[in-house]
Amino acid sequence: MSDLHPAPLAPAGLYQRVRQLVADAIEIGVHEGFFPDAIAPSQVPLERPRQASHGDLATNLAFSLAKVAKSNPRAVAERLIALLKQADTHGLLAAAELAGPGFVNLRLAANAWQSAVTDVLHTPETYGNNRSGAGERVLLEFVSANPTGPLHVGHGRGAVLGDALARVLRASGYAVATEYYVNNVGNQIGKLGESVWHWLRASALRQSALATWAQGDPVAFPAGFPKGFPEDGYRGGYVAQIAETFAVTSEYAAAAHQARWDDDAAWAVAEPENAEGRADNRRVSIAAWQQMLLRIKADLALLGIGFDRWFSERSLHGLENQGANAVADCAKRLQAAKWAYEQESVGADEEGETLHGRAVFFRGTREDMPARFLDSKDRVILRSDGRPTYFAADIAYHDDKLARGFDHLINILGADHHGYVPRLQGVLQALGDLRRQEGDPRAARWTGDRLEVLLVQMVALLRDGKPVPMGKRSGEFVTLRDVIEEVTTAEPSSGRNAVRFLFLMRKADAQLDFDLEIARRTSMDNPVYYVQYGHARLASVLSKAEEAGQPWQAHAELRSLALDDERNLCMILAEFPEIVARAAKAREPHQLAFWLLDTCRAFHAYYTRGKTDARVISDDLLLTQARLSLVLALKHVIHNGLQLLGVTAPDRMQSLQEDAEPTA
RNA sequence: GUCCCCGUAGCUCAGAAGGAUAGAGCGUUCGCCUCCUAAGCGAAAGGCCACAGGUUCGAUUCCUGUCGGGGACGCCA
Repeated sequence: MSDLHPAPLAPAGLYQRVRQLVADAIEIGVHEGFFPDAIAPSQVPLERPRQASHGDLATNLAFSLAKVAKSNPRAVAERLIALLKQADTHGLLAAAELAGPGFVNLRLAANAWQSAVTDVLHTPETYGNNRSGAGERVLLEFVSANPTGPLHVGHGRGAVLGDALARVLRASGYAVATEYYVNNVGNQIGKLGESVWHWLRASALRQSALATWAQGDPVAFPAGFPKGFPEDGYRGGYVAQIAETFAVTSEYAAAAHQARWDDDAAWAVAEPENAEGRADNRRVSIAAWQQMLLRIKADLALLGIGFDRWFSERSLHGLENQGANAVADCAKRLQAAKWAYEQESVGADEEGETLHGRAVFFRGTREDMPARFLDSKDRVILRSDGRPTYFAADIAYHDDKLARGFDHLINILGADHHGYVPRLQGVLQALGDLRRQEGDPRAARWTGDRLEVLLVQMVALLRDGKPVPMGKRSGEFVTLRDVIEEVTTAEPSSGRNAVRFLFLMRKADAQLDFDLEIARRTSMDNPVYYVQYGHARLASVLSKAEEAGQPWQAHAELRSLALDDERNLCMILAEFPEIVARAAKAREPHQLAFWLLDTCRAFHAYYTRGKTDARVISDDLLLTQARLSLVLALKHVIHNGLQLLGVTAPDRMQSLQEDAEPTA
């Protein structure tokens, strides 16, 4: 999972065979002078017609070809049909028909559509994988929540999207690395340290507060705060919890003896490794965010999400392992390349006091900046007292990404950051130019488009259709862990499955309603159960066949598959790699979720209709084997699809009885 | 004020690169288990794809504007 290599490939599927045929036909047409240019198979548009009478597949290629061939679409389509028959040496097609204003409807030969089953069963684990990503090296950064508090629901949505996208991209032949940027530097980290420090010193109050809190909400703290606790400190109960874990070790207990938090000089003496005594670099602050990060990792693990790398912002500031200060360095390089400048300015320091002096600005408004990346004003990267802004570190971080040689960067951000997107792309534009000036040979065509940002909209939590009361910003005060735990039923993985699937039922830029009541329901209201049930039902048919003494056997004859339903299901199997590739290209794993629902619907319909006159298991041994092959192929495809979403595919639905009861 | 996203069935939402008669679930109405999981299936009803222009053989899809809803605009991170 952590390696950059794309997933292994399945051999070419049915769609690719048909595309090749069309491309071959065009090529014959080129030789005969009908068409000016050949066309790559991957460029052949293929779609499944909505109506069965329009065949198995259709192409609208004649419309685009009509222009270059200087003819009308119908004439081109007729020519194409003749060429297809000529090129079809393998007998893929049963018929090719002209339809409407220029569509070519293709009806596949029976052994052609049946071959979709063989395709799946030949490489069941990798079926669906495709090479549409062409090995592009992608860095996918997501979540990157500050380690100053627990993950909330909105973070969870970004996490699920990012993880599913990574899976879908890898299946499509992209080389993906996933990364979480840990903001472990700055005022907020100092505030976290200060908050913990206050709790650390007030042990009696802490003990009683924690006892009160034990029954309550970990985010909203019910009891009083220690004397001197900062107005803008972190007020959640988890802060007192962290202090409690530190209180037992002498190292952090020692911090409690410091008289004043704002006496930097005294801290510098007490902790010599932090020569400036800065608040975010004190031992208690560092231990605090590290503790918080452990909790974040544990929360993500509940969803089965991990990262290839946890990128530390401290490392950029040269605060780890005597490393270089990349932030300062990057600011200098930008100034040298005229992408930043120093200017007199007025600002505010940490306490909000007015600050005069010369600050360094990033020139996001430079005249050669393309309009789509142009910022409305230049932004400060180094404050007049020399402290870098968050923006400065982000610039250095993205320069580091470029230095590591990724072809493409994808960041998943909360939609509230959308104003930040052009600015960041402007940074990439500038960094590309900077690296060209520095003679980096890879930088020849690096522009702001190298960075792609996916914005994730808010999650609105509902309970039985009614909004869950929350703070001013929805989602912010309900933790991800709370939601997962509330939604978990008797089956341990049910919380993870429900959260993941339901979060992937909407595209990222649409607001999502998440109903806690529905998420733990075991009915059709809950799509994750519908799809899992489809998989379990397929598994059940296979085990029933074994019990009946007719276990599935490899290399079964498929000729007896003849029903319209069976033809449709085979075409669905063939479509799967297309859907994976499409979801990857569009960065929309939700397409896969909808496709799985449609696929299960088609299977349930087949199954139910078959109950009377087309059962899978029958006295006809040949037919039984053919249908079992189809069933097994469907099971693999649903399994693979669920796996790409990070949802488990059970062979049997657990705790059917308990969960079927309405919850009180 | 500037900018971004969204307006599709009563509700919640799909509709890739413009294509054929507009799709699903929920809800409503009516049906389907002697038999592989009824946690299922079938059918009916339900639509000026917000509105007005434009681009072309063709627009729910692309462009412009109007109206309506949501959001962002710090020497914060």
